[in-house]
Amino acid sequence: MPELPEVETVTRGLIPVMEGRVVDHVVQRRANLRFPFPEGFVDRMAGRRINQLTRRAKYILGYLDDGQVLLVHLGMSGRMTIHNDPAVAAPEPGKHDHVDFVMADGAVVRFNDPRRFGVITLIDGAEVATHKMLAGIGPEPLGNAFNAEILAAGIAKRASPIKTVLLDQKLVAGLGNIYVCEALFRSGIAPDRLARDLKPGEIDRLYREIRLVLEDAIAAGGSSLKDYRQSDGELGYFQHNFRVYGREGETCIADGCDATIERIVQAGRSTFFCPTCQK
DNA sequence: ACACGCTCCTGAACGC
DNA sequence: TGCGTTCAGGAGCGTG
Repeated sequence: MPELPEVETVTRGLIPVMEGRVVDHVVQRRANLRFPFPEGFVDRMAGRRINQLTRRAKYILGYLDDGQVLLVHLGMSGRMTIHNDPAVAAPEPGKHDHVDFVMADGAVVRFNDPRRFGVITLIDGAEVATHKMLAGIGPEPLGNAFNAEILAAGIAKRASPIKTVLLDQKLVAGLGNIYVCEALFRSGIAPDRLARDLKPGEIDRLYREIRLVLEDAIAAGGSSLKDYRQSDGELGYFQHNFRVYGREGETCIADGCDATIERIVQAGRSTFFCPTCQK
């Protein structure tokens, strides 16, 4: 489940292969993912140089040399693999290998997405701030525009559980179900507390733990990146050790806490938490 | 402006 | 062994 740290890791892994390099051609194997591919996608990509590859929220943005911007969202199950060993041809495409970016130097970047919640599209460079998928997205949680005051203002009138509110990309960009659960555990805040009821000290703690959990995950992802200039590999999925996520029924890892991690459903999503550590 | 539920999709896990 | 059911979830969208 790619959230901000996974998308950041994928982007960093793609940079050596794609940034500053030319796309010879694109192989598109179906008409749509979550949405149809843009009109003329294959033709519009052919021969384009990717000047810059960056991440915004959970999107990967490739700024092309003709002013277009390639926008990629991995959705739930989207993956990128790199095949750039000159001695080894890329494997035969599988059922869910929907797009290949074949670079001018022969490297192949393959997009695979079984559930097809992903998005690949092209937008105009001038639209980056206003395109419907990017407009309204909140500040980057690791950037200077995000701080405890912004978080406090964003949740001050929200009458929903803090767990649900933190999933709102308009409040802060890039958090998903996993890191919201982790950030709340690290902050000692119960997930069903109404957002507007959090006290300033709790908001400050939450702000800091959001940053820390994401930074930890990015560090783990970065250390998992191999040297893909020489070997094939899949990007962005690395060994995590979550403190509460997916640990229903297991003992809380906090020192001196022997409570059992619980799972509840909020807004249709699983929430994992420690009933003792989170108040 | 905000809250909430529905929807897309398929593989994995589970129950009988 | 096999079949059916349930679950996972990002985010746009419609509705209240």
